[in-house]
Amino acid sequence: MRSASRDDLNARARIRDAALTRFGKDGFGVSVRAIAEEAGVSPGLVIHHFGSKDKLRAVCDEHVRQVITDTKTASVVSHDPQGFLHTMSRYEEYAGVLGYIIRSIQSGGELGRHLFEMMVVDAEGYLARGVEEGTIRPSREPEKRARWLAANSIGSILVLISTSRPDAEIDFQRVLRDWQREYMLPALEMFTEGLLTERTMLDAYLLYLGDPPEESH
Amino acid sequence: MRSASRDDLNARARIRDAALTRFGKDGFGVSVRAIAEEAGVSPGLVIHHFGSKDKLRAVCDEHVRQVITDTKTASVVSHDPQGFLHTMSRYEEYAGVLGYIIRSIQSGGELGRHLFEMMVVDAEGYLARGVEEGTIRPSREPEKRARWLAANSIGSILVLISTSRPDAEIDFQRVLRDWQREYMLPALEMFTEGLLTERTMLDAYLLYLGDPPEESH
DNA sequence: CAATACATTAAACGACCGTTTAGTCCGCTG
DNA sequence: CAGCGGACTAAACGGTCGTTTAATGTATTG
Repeated sequence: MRSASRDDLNARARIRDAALTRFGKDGFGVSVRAIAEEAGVSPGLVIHHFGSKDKLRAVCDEHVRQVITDTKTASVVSHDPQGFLHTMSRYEEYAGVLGYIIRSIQSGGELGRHLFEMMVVDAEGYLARGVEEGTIRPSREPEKRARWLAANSIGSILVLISTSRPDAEIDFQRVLRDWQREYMLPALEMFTEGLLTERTMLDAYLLYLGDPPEESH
Repeated sequence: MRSASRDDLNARARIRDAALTRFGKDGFGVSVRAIAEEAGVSPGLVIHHFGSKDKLRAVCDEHVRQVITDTKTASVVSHDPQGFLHTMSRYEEYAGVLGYIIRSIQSGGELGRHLFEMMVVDAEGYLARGVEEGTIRPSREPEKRARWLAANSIGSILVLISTSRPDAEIDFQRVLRDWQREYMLPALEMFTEGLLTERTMLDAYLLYLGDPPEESH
């Protein structure tokens, strides 16, 4: 029976981890053969253990979900406005998971959508707390603001990856460090000082929405 | 000699346009056979006219470059802070080009980098003009701010596409309309009113950079 | 020890890919 | 009209892909 669970897990888990890192580094188009090679096994064994490439990806998705809920890194917009994945990026051990997450969002899978929604509700909670405490300005549409901030954070990272040197080995930790070095200042500037000196555009848009600005004149 | 230029262009151009739309809709992994079918020709003819799939893509890249410089839609962050491609999205005829551009940025090709850099310098110019006119607040790092704004604009669109319903026929005009409907208000709010009520974070970061805030106390 | 179960592999299968080949058709030239 | 060149196609080639098959080794079980 399921005695030598060490061997069992070692085989399956090694393939799963190999899939995780290669999916993360090369995208989901990577071949089963490449994953097998990374794990040091034959391509056939990959299918034997997981049934198909799609099911292997599903197992990876579930594994990442689990890691995230376990480590509570769901608190992902975290307690500074510097981005979203930086919390996780501090821990070397999650480097592989990090790449997989970004690929998932980039490729528009089920997991990607799920993670994005998690980040949105997380950001929403964090922003609401800040508004209560008086450190963050209230918004007319708090949920949309949270969604916009999350989309901007992740999106700017995606662009940074896409526009960085060819493809050759993307180091996600380095990407996040670059993001911080490049964008931290303008982001903080924008968040504390704003961009526009006049409120004519906002007021005009609010009027357009049928929500006239400050009727109290 | 090169007499019947109408036939020549019709054949080649039909394949090029078919490639443009299919590359845009399905990504650059789409098969030569699918492109040939869309153009109503045989797969062999595609290679006959363009030499290889990669060269076909290069021709598409060049074509898009040309369209952009022709229509001056390089002015792409345009004269409101609502995004970047909205200018172009108004013209039905550029729908195909629009999808191709977004795919290019998403996939990190040469053209994508080039377009992003164009948007950055464009945004920089627009922001500088605004600062001169007094409508836009000055920045300590104008180039980085422009880059950050451009990355956020494009990036949030990429995320919107990735997290929208499965894949089934992405309508980029619709995506841009959705972007505006969803994010216009929080973006304008942020741009005119900021996010934070205190400047402690910014000041702390400036201090960290060795650029102490407001020495004039 | 014989039997069973399963991890594991090498090899092959069939599908699809980009591309090549060999040929047909057709309009132009001389 | 003969001949030539290029647009165009059907078919095939070689490669890679995900997956299947058949076989081997090995450890556990009765």
